[in-house]
Amino acid sequence: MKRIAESTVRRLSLYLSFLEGKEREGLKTISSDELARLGGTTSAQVRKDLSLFGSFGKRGLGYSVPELSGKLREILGLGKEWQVCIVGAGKIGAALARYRGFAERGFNVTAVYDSDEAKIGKRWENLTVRSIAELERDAAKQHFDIAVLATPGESTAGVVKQVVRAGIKAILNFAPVQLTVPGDVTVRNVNMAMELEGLSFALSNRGE
Amino acid sequence: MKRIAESTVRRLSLYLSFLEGKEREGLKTISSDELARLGGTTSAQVRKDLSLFGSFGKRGLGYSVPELSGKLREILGLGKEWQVCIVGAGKIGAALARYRGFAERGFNVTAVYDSDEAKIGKRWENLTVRSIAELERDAAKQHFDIAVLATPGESTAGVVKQVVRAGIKAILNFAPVQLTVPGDVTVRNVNMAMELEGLSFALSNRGE
DNA sequence: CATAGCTTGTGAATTACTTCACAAGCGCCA
DNA sequence: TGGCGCTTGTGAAGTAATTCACAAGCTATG
Repeated sequence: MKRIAESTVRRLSLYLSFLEGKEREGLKTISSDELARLGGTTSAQVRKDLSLFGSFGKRGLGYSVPELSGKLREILGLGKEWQVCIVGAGKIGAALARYRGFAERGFNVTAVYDSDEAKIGKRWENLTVRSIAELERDAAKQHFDIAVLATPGESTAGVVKQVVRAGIKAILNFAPVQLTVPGDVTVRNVNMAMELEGLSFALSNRGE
Repeated sequence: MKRIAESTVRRLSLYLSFLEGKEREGLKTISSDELARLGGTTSAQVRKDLSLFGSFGKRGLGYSVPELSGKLREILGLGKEWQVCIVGAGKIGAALARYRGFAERGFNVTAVYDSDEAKIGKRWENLTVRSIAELERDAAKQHFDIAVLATPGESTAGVVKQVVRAGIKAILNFAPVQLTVPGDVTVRNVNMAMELEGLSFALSNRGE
């Protein structure tokens, strides 16, 4: 299969969320035009995105809502359950552990790690905090697909090394630093400072 | 000034964070190559990004760390203080209100709104929850630059209307829906479900 | 069953973004 | 001062993403 751009994947995600809404409303079919309107893009873009994976629509009619949402779930790999560990038992980590959205989408948070001796062994959001030093050993018996990094900037580089050594191939990074990882590890960054600065830039440069 | 791509602004943000690190280490100059290495991009990209705003480097030497970080702060509009309101006094809103990163960067959270009668008037994270119905009136006396939306999906569309009517031109959206806003309003989305699905896609399609 | 009205799927055209490649400039040293 | 090594700034080239535009196909209707 040819390389799919990250922007395409983001849009697929978006289309899926609209489709799920429409599915709940009981809508049977939807056109690329309507999907585009909901997603703030163009109908050609929608059709191009979908055409990368097959042809799911009917000419003259549009797309079957349940069929297309099923296909998208399949494309996005949402059929299976993913095993997730959170690294960093601080505030952000805690907020994430409480976040219901993980489980709803089949992402099971099954362990928390931290490097702070004072926290290790403590009960925390239904889990027991483990030492990051044990991650590699643990991962041999208990598989992790995704590591969610909620560590302070300074300690993140070291943590990433351990996550990679544990064989984890996907990282959701909340630390405000850029990660260096081998090519077969996928990283997504969530960086609030960056988003705020983007807004600040937009406000400062309007109409120029 | 010509239109600046969002990807460029994100990188500027990233460069700034590296520069601040280097500044703390006391480094005096840095090359585009080093900046590129830190940011996972190329030196040509770094130079091109910066050249959109002026020429800040010295040939043969590189960039002065304090000078460039100052310029970037200026470009990104981080010189001033921005007034921020949070809309949605739920879990995510609370986590955001507690987040120290806002204030550190000059983003002052000065009000919280919600539509839930039960919450209105309650003391909450050093602020008093106000009714969303009052946002427009409040905004006339107390200026807000940025609205942070942490509302449930269903009620978000209505809230956006009120935010726009209140004259707010920048929105940081945590609700898992796409916002419809006039062209002069800038929106940045933070959508965890989308990030997780991106990782799920990557894990499902490795090596194809 | 023929026609009218829609909507898809997709090459081609366009636009946007990134990388190349090199002249020009700076600092250091003999 | 002149030459060398290094690094910027930037047109030109190349690559990637988006939009255009239209033939092809489906449904409904009389």
